Amino acid sequence: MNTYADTVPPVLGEGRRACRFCSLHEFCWPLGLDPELLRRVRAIVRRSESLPAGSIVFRVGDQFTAIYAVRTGCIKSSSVDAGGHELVHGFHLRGELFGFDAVYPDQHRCNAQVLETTSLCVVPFIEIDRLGAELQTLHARIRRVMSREFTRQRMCGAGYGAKQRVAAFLINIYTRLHRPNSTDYQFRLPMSREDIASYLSITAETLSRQLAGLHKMKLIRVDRRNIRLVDPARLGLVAQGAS
Amino acid sequence: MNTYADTVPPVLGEGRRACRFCSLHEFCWPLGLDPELLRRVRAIVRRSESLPAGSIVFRVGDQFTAIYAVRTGCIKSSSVDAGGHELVHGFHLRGELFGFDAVYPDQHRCNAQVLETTSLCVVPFIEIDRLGAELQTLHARIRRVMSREFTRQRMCGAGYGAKQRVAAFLINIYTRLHRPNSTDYQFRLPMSREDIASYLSITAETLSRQLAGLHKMKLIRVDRRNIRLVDPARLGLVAQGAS
DNA sequence: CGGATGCTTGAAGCTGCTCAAGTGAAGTGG
DNA sequence: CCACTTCACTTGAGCAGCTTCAAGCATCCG
Repeated sequence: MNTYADTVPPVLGEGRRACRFCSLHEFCWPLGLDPELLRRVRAIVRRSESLPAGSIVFRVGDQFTAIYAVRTGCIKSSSVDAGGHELVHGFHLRGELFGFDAVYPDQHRCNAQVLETTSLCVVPFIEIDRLGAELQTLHARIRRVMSREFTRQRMCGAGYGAKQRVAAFLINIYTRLHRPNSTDYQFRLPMSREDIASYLSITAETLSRQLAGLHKMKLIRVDRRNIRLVDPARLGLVAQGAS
Repeated sequence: MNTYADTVPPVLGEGRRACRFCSLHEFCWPLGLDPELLRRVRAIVRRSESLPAGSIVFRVGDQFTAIYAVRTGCIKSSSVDAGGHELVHGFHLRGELFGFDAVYPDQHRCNAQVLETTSLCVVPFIEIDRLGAELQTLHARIRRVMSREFTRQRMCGAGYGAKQRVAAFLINIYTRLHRPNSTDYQFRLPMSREDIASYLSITAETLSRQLAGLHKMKLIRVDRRNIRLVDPARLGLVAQGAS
């Protein structure tokens, strides 16, 4: 497996439909922006070919070169603790950004791995700094996304009790996976039970039991990685700590 | 209790010794920077009077106006969950920044409260945006601090087991409270047991027992809120999961 | 001094972890 | 096409650790 940043050529001019859901959408489509600037901005962002599951985007210690946006698929970011166990920091779904972890010490402090077949947009940070002042908008946008991630993090690991955390996780993933006004409560988890468990700081066994429990309560329907929220309202109550 | 942003006048020209430890130090003291720019930059940052314990800096829902740096003292950021229980998000010690949580939706999503008598620097975000291009450095600096906070968050709540988390917490606070080359392993916790417990997602009782346990293992010395790391090396091992 | 607050300690119960076996789907090779 | 393997997940039983509830102690402040 090669580190991604080395190998990917810029692939421009593909269909841009996926962009509608991207966190950088307002940036890439700054309606009514100076066309010349827009051209330069678009020239910066590279688009990856399709990355198969298991690919590594970057590893701990890799130098910071870019911020990434997920066009399709799912990325897992994780690190390995002193005992050799993997600690999952988070998952990045369609339209979300990742790679901030290296903004400060200029080196990545987690590994980013492809879970499902994934394609990315790559935003080289150095070139952005070079354009400098003209790209205030992008920087402001990135600040916002960082801020949002910031609060989101704390929400999942937080709640007391395994059931609460699992419920919160399912709702979290659902809202990030679906378009705003969808009434389709089915989705497929891109990640393994182990990964979810690590993320929630519980064991895979406990996770399995809690999923079964929520199933028996008729709040969700579980079939392997396919999930259906049967009663999202009550599931939300559980997520907020109602027994 | 008034919201802080309303009431505080700019207090300039105080002694700037505390600044040496500030996250924004490189920004406020950009050695060899254009004096004119430096003057304008300094004019932006306001310094608060002394805030007594219990003061509220901002509340959930308050509009985003500024980012804050702790000159002396300690700030707790927290929110209240659906069940009415306080959830502590983090603590901010001397030299650290807080208030990022509102960068995105333009409203604060947690409460910030003074734990010890505290004085702050206030960095009004709007004025910074106004100066715009000239302040790239500040924006870059703020990005970095956000990034660092980002990873730091995940570290404490992470480890398995209460003892591990408590040990990690003590080391964390110690390193943030002391100057780099200090050999003085004593410090005073600015926050209550309840707050620490909430932050670590354990109960205050468990925390108390774990502190007593670490004391009996002769790794630390506990006297009310005064802590002394007797064997920092072994404490570090515990923090990393060595039973 | 008396009350309040914040912290510690004790005993009982439950949640979640560990270890171990079992299931079922997908892929492999004959 | 069917045994065989593998991998991911589920399920069960016993145990440890954390929580809960309750009482006991210091320290601070009037």
